[in-house]
Amino acid sequence: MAKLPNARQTATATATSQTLGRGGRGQPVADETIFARVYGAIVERRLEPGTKLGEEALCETFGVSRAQIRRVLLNLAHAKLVELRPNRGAYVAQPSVREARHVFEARRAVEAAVVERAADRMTEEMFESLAAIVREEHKAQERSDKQAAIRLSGDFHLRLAQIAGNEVLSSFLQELVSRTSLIIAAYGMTSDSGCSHDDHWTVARALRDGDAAAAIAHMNQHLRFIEEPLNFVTEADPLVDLKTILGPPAES
Amino acid sequence: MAKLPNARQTATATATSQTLGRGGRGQPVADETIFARVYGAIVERRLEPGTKLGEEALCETFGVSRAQIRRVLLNLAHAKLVELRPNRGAYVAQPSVREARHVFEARRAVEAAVVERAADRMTEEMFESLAAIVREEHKAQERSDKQAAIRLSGDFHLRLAQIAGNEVLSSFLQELVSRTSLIIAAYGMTSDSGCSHDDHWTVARALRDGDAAAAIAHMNQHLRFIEEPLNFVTEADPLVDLKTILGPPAES
DNA sequence: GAGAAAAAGATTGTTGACAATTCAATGAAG
DNA sequence: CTTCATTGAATTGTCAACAATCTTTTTCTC
Repeated sequence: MAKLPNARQTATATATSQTLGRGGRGQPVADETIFARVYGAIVERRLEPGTKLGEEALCETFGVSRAQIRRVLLNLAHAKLVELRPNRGAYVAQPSVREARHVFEARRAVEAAVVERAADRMTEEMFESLAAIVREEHKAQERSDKQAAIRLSGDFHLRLAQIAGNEVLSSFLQELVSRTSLIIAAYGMTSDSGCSHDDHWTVARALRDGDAAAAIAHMNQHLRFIEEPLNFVTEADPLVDLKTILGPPAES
Repeated sequence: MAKLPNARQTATATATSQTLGRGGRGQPVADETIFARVYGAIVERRLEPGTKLGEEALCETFGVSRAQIRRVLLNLAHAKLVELRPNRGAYVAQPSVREARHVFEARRAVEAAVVERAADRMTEEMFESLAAIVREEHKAQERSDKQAAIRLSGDFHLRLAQIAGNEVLSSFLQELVSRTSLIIAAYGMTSDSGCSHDDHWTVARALRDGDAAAAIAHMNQHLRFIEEPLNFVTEADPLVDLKTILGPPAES
């Protein structure tokens, strides 16, 4: 576009390129593909909350037009992973403490409903698919592959929702799981990655044994164990412009 | 745009204009305004499921550009009130029976969580605001103002969520309430409008008395009373193209 | 030198024209 | 008369240039 891209542009473009990888130029890239790439990068915490997602940079990264990038950013904003500030661009969302608490509270409610329904429909086959995920998760943790561990941990919860057999609850949970990951990125200590696979085992076993009440209780505790260690005092840098807080520069 | 709009265009444009009203040309119309108008028209069942929402027609109706309409339609699709068929346009969604059942099941779970939390935080003042809505709803029903009754019934549930004080649960419930209205439009008999205000009174009273368990039970029954009379056998005209069901016209 | 106004640069938002796809009507063949 | 290909109109999807807005740098004054 610009014949001589200046320093800033190039910097931003390569920064996101490093995290997102380059998009194939050969065939047209679908919206879903771009969405998935950025979504994954945020959920796996390769993109820090507050990072600016410039349109031009994303265009170059994926080799597509601005219109397409714009649509994807709107979708990501719906998923609450990206914040759109009018005339200022798109940023990886920075959930507030209040928002984080609400997400966890809602998640406990939704997960409880999911577990209850999953208990009814659980078959040997389904349990096996769950167990496979937990085993993979364990392996990923052992080799310190944090990104795989995060992904598989999410997969566990989403598989549970799939077993529960309600697509609406599934979509709610998907939103909550990804937002949880963003919250951990914002408020988590660097050490803990979120879910421990042990908790997942405990829940899965209770479900296999048909003990719905125990499974719900374990899931609840699991979620509290994730929320508890978060550092909600630090309130990730506000980065809000003072104007919106203090109002316009006095006009009477 | 076209110098001589043909019969079809004008027909569609005026059809939606009658339901949506004309947009003010004087000042720029915000996305949210257009969204709210179409959203309201669908939720209040003035737009039938399956109705085509042509871009040109909407542009003329609200006096805005196609890009803006496109954005609003994307938002409505996220709210699951509009279905976007690639290269074919936007239609008021026609929820399947399966989807309808999932919505009701999810709604029972979310409403239970909402009521439980609302019970804890209920104050005299909050109860009064709830009661005011129920009274308004009653009046609307008495004067057979179906659209107002639908709106106020939704307001009751949404106010409950607001009292519960969790914005995430609120947004989930908002989606579920609007989708419920669409489901009733698709499968409801013409007679019943959905919520009876009596059920709302029962729930509100239990909450005022601090009896969370009773409130949840009443809410559950309320929702079942809405779901039960729906005619899930009729499966609102499929309108799916046979190609997607039968596969491409044989290719070996 | 500090602070404020002004200009330049860069980024987002919008518009209108063009391309691609779908849908309906017409006509030909079985 | 039905079925299938063809053609044309209408609608959606895409793109690139233009306008508006914000950010940064420069310049001017005190």
